Amino acid sequence: MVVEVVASDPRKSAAPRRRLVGGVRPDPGDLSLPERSAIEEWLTYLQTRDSHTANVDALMCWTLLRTALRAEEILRLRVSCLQPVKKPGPHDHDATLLVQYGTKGGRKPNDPEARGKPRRIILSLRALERLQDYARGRRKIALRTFLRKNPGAAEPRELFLSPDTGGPIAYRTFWGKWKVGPVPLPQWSPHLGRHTWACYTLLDELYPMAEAVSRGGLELAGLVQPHFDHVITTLIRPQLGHISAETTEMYLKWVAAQLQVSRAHREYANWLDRME
DNA sequence: TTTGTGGCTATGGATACCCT
DNA sequence: AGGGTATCCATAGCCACAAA
Repeated sequence: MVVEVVASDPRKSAAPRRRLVGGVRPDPGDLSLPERSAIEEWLTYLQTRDSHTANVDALMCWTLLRTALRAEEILRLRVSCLQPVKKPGPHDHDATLLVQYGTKGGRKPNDPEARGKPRRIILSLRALERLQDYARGRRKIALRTFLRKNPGAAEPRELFLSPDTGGPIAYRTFWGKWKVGPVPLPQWSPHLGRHTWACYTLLDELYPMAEAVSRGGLELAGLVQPHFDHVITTLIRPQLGHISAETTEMYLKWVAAQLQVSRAHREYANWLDRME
């Protein structure tokens, strides 16, 4: 039987209501995140798009997914932030960067620099090099455009500059760029990008342990939970700046569901293997 | 010249989130 | 708990540029 559920989203009462056929509206407390393949497809589209801004657009979106910075923090990121604070991160191929512009907390109202609570984030050296390449290459070209259009003005310090104006990019504009092409989810937003980083990072950290537990036929939750908490406090929370208990709960639900799915899948495969 | 398109700004309201 | 800030969504309109 096909049940037609017309779910109204309270956030947009006047907008056309979404129709979910044969499904149930997901619990708002549940995260729905895109498959890795959907993200790849979208990023590839952004990179290969025929537009003179495609390069920077794609790099900004990629950087957000790679660093879990907030949209505002991406836009305010400065060239001067690309100097690693100290070499060794958790792995020695990681760099530590200090972000402090556009960050939440400790802001002075109407501060044009939007300087907030500073924090250190971890980034692979490979990713850092990619940003430095941009700073040395296309950004220089954008900077020339800026100086031509604004003679005598102070140079923008932001890392990402618009190839058109040569100046920093507005939040609204970035939002528009994010929603371009085959978005991985209809509700795809920069903030969901942050959640995506957090959950996939958790999943990658927990998967090996979940496998071992599963092989030993032990109870999953009891053993994985402490490791989950550990990864949250040492890796996820510092990188994101702050996450509430509610959000942590949301991540736990998503990760647990993913681990269950992969285990079920594995068991199904084993079962078929034994059938011959 | 008109028309279309992409990039961008300004505005505003609702909501989520963070800090004290 | 309340105030401030950021996010999300929508709309109107400007500008530069290029195709018709």
